[in-house]
Amino acid sequence: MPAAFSAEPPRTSATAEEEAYRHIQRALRLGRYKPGERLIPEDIAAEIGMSRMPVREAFRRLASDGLVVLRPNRGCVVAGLTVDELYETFEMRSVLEGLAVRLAMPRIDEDELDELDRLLDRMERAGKSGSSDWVVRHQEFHGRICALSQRPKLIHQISALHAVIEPYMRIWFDDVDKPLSAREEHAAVIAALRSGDAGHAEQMMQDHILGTAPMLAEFVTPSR
Amino acid sequence: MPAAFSAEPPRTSATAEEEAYRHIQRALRLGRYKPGERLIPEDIAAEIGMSRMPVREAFRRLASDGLVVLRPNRGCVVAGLTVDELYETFEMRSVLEGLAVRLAMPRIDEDELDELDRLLDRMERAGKSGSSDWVVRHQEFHGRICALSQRPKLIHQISALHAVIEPYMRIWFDDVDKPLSAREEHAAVIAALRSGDAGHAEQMMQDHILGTAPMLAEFVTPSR
DNA sequence: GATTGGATACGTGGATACAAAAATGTTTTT
DNA sequence: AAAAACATTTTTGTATCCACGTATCCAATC
Repeated sequence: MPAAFSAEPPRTSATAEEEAYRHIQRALRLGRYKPGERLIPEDIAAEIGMSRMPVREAFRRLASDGLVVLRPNRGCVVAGLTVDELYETFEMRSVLEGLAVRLAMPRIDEDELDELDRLLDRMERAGKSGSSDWVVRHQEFHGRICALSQRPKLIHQISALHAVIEPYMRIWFDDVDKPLSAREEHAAVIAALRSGDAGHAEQMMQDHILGTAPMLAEFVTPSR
Repeated sequence: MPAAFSAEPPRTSATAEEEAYRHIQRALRLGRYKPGERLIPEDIAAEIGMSRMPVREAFRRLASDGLVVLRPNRGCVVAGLTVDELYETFEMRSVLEGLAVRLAMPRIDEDELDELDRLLDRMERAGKSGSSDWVVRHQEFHGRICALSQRPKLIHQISALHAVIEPYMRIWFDDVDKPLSAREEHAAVIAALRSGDAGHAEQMMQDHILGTAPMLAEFVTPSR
């Protein structure tokens, strides 16, 4: 999970399984493994310096998150998204983040709006230095709003959806010349928040998210 | 997952882990274990006739589903819901099932509406014979509508949320003298579907689900 | 030459064994 | 007598080992 979505329960001690989970998830988010590629437990275990067992258990959780597919006796492969699945993920994001915005509204004051403006600036500046920074800042922006909803499970779900689409966000951002429209889109969301109308803000967030999907859809490999 | 939500990929071969997962999930849904109760891997393993290992892996998935809590070196305990978490779960259900209804709308015809009427009748009849049947029929009703959305991941998520609240639905249904209002509630949803207005149907579904939460909230043990 | 059958090698799943950590009960000390 | 420290027991986490299922490769046959 990204720092932006800090919904995870505070882990007291780091077990090997936890380390494997974080390691693999991070690699997947960065697009180090391509969709369809097989993940060999032994290799990853050797990489982190542990046995296969904790890695296998990490696979289960990653499969629950939808990041890998686990077929009996056939190992673990990176879960690519079809175009349909990408749209579906954005549909779910739209209603869940819409809900988050609506619930966050009572807690949004002038200070918070200023902070969001600052995050928007950081996002734009990061956009000039590459996809990695921009994607992180972008999640930070969405994460900040979601956090205000004060709904741990909701935040967790949204975070999981972001993890699934992150690789595609990176590809998209690297390929297209840096989207300046992104600033306007997010500025519009802030404006809606400033209006104080929860229903309107929810609608704006939904529109923003659903509007992003078609841009990414082009970069989904039509394989599978 | 209940038969009503058949979003799971058809399992070809049944691994031990899969069997353990289904076994424990079923037990949790039926309320066989109380919230806070510890799940002993060895006991469950012996019960199904396998070693601790597959059970441990099943625990990981159940934790991802939010059905149990897994703390390092402290084992696996059944995840009870606080009142806040119960409301949060219903909030998420409301927007996700609302989305499902909206997306299902184009595929709802007269035959489908008749089928839903039939399911409503079965639900009411089942209500006279105990909570077990009613809860199953109730999920069947919601599952039927969700299935029409033809969104596998969405269906899966909704199904997971149902699994979390199922124990509370049973307690509520057993305690309160059988809620006749439930029929009217669901009939209203069907009526909204009949109207053909996707937005209206979505709103009705949201209202229906959010309206249910306060009734269950009374039966959440204030512990934790 | 293509397709099917079988043998072999590989990888996954599960069980047992071992190590580390936490919980419990007992003893000792203040 | 109460509290703290220690030892014991229980339980969890990890590693190694074995068996079975799957894939691959080669040969035989059509």
